Amino acid sequence: MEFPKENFSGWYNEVVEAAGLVDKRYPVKGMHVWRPYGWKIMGNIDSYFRKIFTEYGHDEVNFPLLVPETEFKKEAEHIRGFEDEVFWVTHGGLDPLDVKLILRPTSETAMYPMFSLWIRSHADLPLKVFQIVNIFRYETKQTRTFIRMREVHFFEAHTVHRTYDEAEEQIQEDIEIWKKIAKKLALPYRIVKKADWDKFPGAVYSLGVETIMPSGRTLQIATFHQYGQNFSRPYGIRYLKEDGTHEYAHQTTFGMSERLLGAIVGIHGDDRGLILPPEIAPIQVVIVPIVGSKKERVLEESKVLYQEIKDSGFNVHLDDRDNYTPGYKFYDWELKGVPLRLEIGPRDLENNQVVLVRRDTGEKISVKREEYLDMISKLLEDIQKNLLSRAEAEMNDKIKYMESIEDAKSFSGVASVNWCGSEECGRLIEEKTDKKIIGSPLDEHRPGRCVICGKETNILAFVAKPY
RNA sequence: GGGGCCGUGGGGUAGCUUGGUUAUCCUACCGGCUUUGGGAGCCGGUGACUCCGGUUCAAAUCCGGGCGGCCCCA
Repeated sequence: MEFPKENFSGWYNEVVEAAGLVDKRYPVKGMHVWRPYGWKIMGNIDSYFRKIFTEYGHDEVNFPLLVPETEFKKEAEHIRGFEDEVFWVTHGGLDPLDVKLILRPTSETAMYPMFSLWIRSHADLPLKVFQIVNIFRYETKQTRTFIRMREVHFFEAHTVHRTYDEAEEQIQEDIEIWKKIAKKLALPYRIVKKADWDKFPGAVYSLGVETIMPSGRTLQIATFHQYGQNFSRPYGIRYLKEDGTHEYAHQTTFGMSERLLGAIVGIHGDDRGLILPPEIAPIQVVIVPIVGSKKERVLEESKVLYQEIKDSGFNVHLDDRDNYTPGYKFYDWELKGVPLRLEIGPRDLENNQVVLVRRDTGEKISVKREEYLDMISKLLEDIQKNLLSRAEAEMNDKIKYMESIEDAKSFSGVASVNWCGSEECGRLIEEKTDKKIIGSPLDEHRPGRCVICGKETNILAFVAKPY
């Protein structure tokens, strides 16, 4: 690594390529190539999504990438929110299309015409589906790997309910699901309610899951939206109630993206490269044989270890490349963020032991052969917990309650200030701090006076520079 | 939204002002021998001027545009 992590931009740009996650040289702005290692990590995250959402009663679906202009333009606010950032398909071959098509920037307008066909009666509800697809947005600002892309690897769950309250319950369930995901990815976060002018286009309200990158800028890594009947009306998603009358359904969505990987990279990595949470690491344990004078014996033993670790259910890799020295391999796997390294050499053979090295702390542990499998299991759990707890501590340090607009402006992290909740004061907060209100924390309140108008309030606003 | 810097082997640089067979280093890659407990050594080799247009006898170099990357400000 050429850049230290203090130079976060340089470090981040370097590590995503050096660790083998992506190749940014693809010649279209905001689009990169996922390389095998990066795609495996993303795949592990996706696999967990499939597992947990299925457990919560969602079914996986897959909708087309293209949406006709006529469907796209049914919900007024939604159009206004997205029309300046969609890619258009205007031609088939050389012929102009009668009905132009968009590349989905999100899938409401692709799904909801179909939902209106699928849903007839209350017995069809709730409908809970999700898909993992790529979406496209014509970003004009500078793009950044995983964080702001024109093609985005995207997860979206869509639900349809009979009543607003049932939709509200769904959002509570979404939060419950998110908490498990956050633990799996070892990501610290705060859930905020987005300001009214900042909600998803077409939503009644939006909740954002925010984390903080080492630069002090916030990153929105998941969203929950309450749509109420805002989409069901224009798309005609109605159901027949028990009493024989029709009613428009209430809907929600839960969205996440490759930004999660960006957060993992940024939050856990260090000067040596990535550090992956064991729960999603494609390789949890890498065996580096140090062959020395006993090449045959060491390699033979390495293979035995490999099989034992694999049989214990861990993702293990044996690095038996003989054109690289052990030192080279150490650096290489550290760069790739493998949580645990197992070294075995002549000395270990003699002492009937192996050496385990933690990626998160660098600690080296010699352990007897009889105990090493248990130790691997324990260390991986420790690393998972340690990554989360130290990231949480860092995040807490970056959020500070402030009583004045000036303090909020000069603070490099997230300033938490009292806000009366009015749009007028909110806009002024943003103007005077040169930052954004990323939202009001759901579970945090504090009595005080609005930093603009002085009105008493217990509402807080998180003020920060978002990505 | 505004401003700036930049694009040369896989990676990093020099060459550009003043047009004339490009070059260099670490690194990467290929072959060979020796190596292996924190980025191995030696020898030999492969490999590039972002694209389009213009000016010119001649363009990496000058001019225009596109595409792409990065930084700063709002």
